[in-house]
Formats: sequence, structure tokens, C-alpha cells
Amino acid sequence: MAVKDEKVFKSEKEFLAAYDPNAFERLSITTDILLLSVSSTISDNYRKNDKKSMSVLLVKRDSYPFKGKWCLPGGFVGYNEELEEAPKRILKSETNLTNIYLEQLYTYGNVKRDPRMRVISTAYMALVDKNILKDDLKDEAMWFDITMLEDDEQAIINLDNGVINFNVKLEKKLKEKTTELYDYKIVENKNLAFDHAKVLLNGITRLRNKANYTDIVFNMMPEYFTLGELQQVYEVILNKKLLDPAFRRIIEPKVEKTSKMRTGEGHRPSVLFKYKGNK
Amino acid sequence: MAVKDEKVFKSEKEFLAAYDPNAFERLSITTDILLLSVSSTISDNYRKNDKKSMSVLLVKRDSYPFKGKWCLPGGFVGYNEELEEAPKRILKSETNLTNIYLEQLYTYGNVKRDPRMRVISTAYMALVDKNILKDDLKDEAMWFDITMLEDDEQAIINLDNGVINFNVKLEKKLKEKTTELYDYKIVENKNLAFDHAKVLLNGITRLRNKANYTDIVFNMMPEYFTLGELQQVYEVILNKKLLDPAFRRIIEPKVEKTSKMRTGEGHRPSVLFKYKGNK
DNA sequence: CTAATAGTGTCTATTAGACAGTATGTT
DNA sequence: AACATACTGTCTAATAGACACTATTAG
Repeated sequence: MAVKDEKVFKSEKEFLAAYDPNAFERLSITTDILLLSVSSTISDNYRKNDKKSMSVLLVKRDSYPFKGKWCLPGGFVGYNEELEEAPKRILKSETNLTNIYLEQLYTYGNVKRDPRMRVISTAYMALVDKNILKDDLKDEAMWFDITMLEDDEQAIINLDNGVINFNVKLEKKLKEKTTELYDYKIVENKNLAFDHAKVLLNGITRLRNKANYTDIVFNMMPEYFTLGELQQVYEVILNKKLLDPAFRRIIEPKVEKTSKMRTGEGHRPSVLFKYKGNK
Repeated sequence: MAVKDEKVFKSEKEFLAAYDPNAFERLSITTDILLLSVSSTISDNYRKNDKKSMSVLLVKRDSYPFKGKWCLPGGFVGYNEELEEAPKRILKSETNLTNIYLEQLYTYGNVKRDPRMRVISTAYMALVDKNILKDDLKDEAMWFDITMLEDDEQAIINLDNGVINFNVKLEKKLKEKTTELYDYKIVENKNLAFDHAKVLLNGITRLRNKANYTDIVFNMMPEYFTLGELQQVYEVILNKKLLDPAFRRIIEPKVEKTSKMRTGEGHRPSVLFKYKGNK
């Protein structure tokens, strides 16, 4: 143990004074941030609405290991820094954003996940309405559009930033009695550093699931939005078409009609809504 | 950075050879295991079925800090140990069990959560059918029955091992834009060490949610069980009465009827079922 | 026979899915 | 007028909730 012959200490205070924190081999902890948003591609037809897609912020590594590859923004957690403060700090330095939705995703701890040394990383998922960013991204950070094809055996994630386009392929292995239902194995990945493909897959899955039973999606919306836009975001996240009347029935109690309208789109104007909150 | 003037390295291999893992201040990582099960209290009336309740395995601390208090089994993660192997190793040493359901719960990283030093802990939830344990618990480990009362503002967890009985009270604070819906603050806790009350609350909540949309509950069942027993376990986890016909309709595709019966209970015998698996 | 649980039939209420229709702006 | 989307009415299918009933054992 870290202190010899514990029983001689008469109080916790006395014990702590004698405690040697170097008695156990320590390791490094980092955090990675999966910042997701929804981006719009302006249609060439003035009448048509914009196409939406999910997007993720990736940073190009300028040093070893994985030099030249893309990765999630991240960094070391300070010895005196709250675990949750680290992703907030990194997000601020990378995007200049504060007070955005942040949720702990999963802690990745494979011994060999970082070739430098033993590193355990707690990944966070952050959601944002991309349009509040005024393009003040630092470094080599860029938004990539995400398309994910998934079946019972594998998932293929396509990432596209307008210049580079690449696929990441992960195989699903059914797990027995341990941890989650599936274990993912990265089988094809030329451009994503570390195990960040797994983080991406887990995050998208989490967001998709939570979209069904929470109001998480509103964190990716601007203050005012049309129900059509909101439906499009849900469709992109859930990766399926929704029926208008059903969607409006379900979403109606969560939103508040405003007197504002969106006009000038070459078709019937739509009412702008606000998020009302649960219940 | 950890290596001076990175750009001079011509390859990743060369870079790694020069990397100094002590350049960043390191910290300790531990794991805590929330081992949950369901226990039965034999009724004094021979006709009546046993009362069931959820239970958790706690260990009495025999050293500082929190000497004399109860805590979840746990320990340090080795430098060369896979993150998921640590809880498995500790579970085996504590209960002699292997191959039981294990799921990562959450990573707790408050700077002051351990008075000795900075420790980040990844908590795992493990589920087991208590009856396969032949009372070969190590140390001062004991099962405590759990009763949880929860409303919009607080949660009160009662823990009872037949000898000691105590309450833990947590207040809910609504979080804005950050992390999960609620943040919990332990406001009353005389007997549970560290922040383990939070782990307990998060784990019970996770199990309750997952009981509704996964087959997680079967990890707490023996190989053969009656539908009445299964329903009781669901009722204990969900903390509400279920209607027989509805329960049977929903559970029917997941279970397989056997030719075995349970008799001698002072009432109509019941058919024993097995878990069939999903779909 | 009685107490107690096992197990089923069926009605009703609620929710989800589908389709077709009407409404209203811009060019 | 034509296009494109906004928005609504209503039928139907699927699911969940409720209640009442029958079945079967040990003592």
C-alpha cells in the first residue's frame, strides 16, 4: 500500500499527511471532443430547401504520432483541472464557443491506443448550431459532412469536407455478457487518428438514440426555426424520412409558435417556432 | 510539448523513440464496480411468493480515507492493464465470479473526490444472479437491499443489510446546456465513502431505463425462471406494478417455454422458462 | 373448501403510420 | 399558372392499459 502500516494512524488527517501519491504508477488522461452540428448545402434551384447533413469538426494533426491525419480536438486533462472543464477549455480555444451542450460519451482505455504511452481518454460529445460560429476556427480545424451506412455486421462512415473525402469502416462483433451489445473493430481507416473512428460511431449512435426520447436535437437548432427545418434535422440524425403529420403531432408540445415568418423562398412562407422546453 | 522541436523527426518511429512520457503531469485512474442483483426475502406464509428487492454489494473500508464507511469494490487500474480488465479482476477477487455482465457507467473526475490525491475513476455496472454466488464473498463485503424514493427534486436511497440501515440523500439540480439533464449533489451521507452515492444513483437509473428497451434484466436471472419471478424482477427495477397480460405479451418473444415446472408452493404450479435472446 | 398464484380472453384507450387533401407564397 | 413547400383532416394499424375470468395446486 501507499502508506506503511496504516493502522498506526489515529485520524484521517494524520493519514493524509503521510500519504505518498507516487506509490502507484500513474498514467495520463486526455479528453477528446466530438463536436457535432448540422450543415446546409444551398440548392441550385431557388425554390428548393437546402439539403442538410450532419457534420463533425476535425483537426489535422501537425505532429507525430498520426502526423497529417485528422482527429477530434482534444488534449490532456490538467492535474488540478475538473474533468469536465478540460473539454470546455479545448472547445473554447478551438472554436471560441462557451456554454454549449456537452455530454460525457465514453472512456477509452486500450493499452495501445496511443503509441507514445498509456493514455486513457474520456470522450465528450458536444452539440452546436454551426451557424453561430463565425468561421473563427483555429488551426487546421474543418467541418466534415458525415454519411453513415450501417447494417448488422458493419458501419461505413464517409467524411467529406469539400476537398478531402474518405471512408472509415468498422466491423461489429457481438459481445457476450460484457459491456455493450457490440464491440467495434476498425478494419479500414487511412485518415482518422487514434481510435477516433469508434468515438464518432458511438457518438452518432448515442445522438440517434437520444433524439427519440429526449429534446437533445434542439441543442443543434438556432433560436428561431421552422418545423420543416427541425424535421430535416431529425431526419438527418435518424437517417430516415418522417411523415409530416406524425412529426408535428409529436413535436408540437415541445415548441412555441411565434409571430415571425420565413418568407421569400419561392413557396408558401412558414411560421418560425422556438423551443419551449419539456412538458 | 513532450519532445523538443518536433519537426526534425523524419518518421513516427523516430519520434516515438525520443518521446518522454513524463513530460505531462500524470494522475491515477481507478475503477469502481456497482454490482447489482436481486434478492428474495422468504415469506412467513408458506403460500406467498418471496418478496424481491434490488441489492448492491458494498465493502467496508478498513483503512483511511473513509475508514469504517461502506464503498463499492474498486481499485487502481494498472499501467499495462486494459481498462475493462480492471473491474473484471476486482470482481473475480471479490466474488470469485467471471463472465458476468459488465457495462461502463460513467467516469467521475472531480478534483477533490479523493482526499489523498487526484484520482479519476471509471465506474462499471455489473449484473448477476445473486444465487450463483455461494457466499464466498471476500473481506467485509455484504449485500445491501436498495429502496429508492425519487421525485423531481431529490432522491433518497435506503440501504439495508439486515444489521445496518442508512439513508443517502441527493438533490437534483437542473443543468443547462451541459452534460446530462441533472446534476446530483450529495446532501446527506454518513455511511457511503467517496462519491459512490452518485454511482449508485446513476447505475440504478441506467438499469431502469435499459430495462425498458433492452434485455438487460435477463443478466440478473437464473437459467430457469417462472414468468412470475421475471415480472417481479422487472417490477423491482422499474419500481412499479405491471399488469400480467401486458407483461406476458411483451416478454413472450424473448423467452422459451420448457417442460419443467415449479411445484410445491401452495398454489398452482408455474412453467419454467429460459431466455431465448432477441428476435 | 380456501388461500394464493398462474395464466388467458377481450374490450378500450392511446399512439403511430399512411395518405390525401388544402393553403399560400415566388417567379 | 406552375412549382415547391406548409400545413391539416382523417382513416387505419399497432400497441398499451384495464378488467374479469378460469385453472390449479397444498393444506
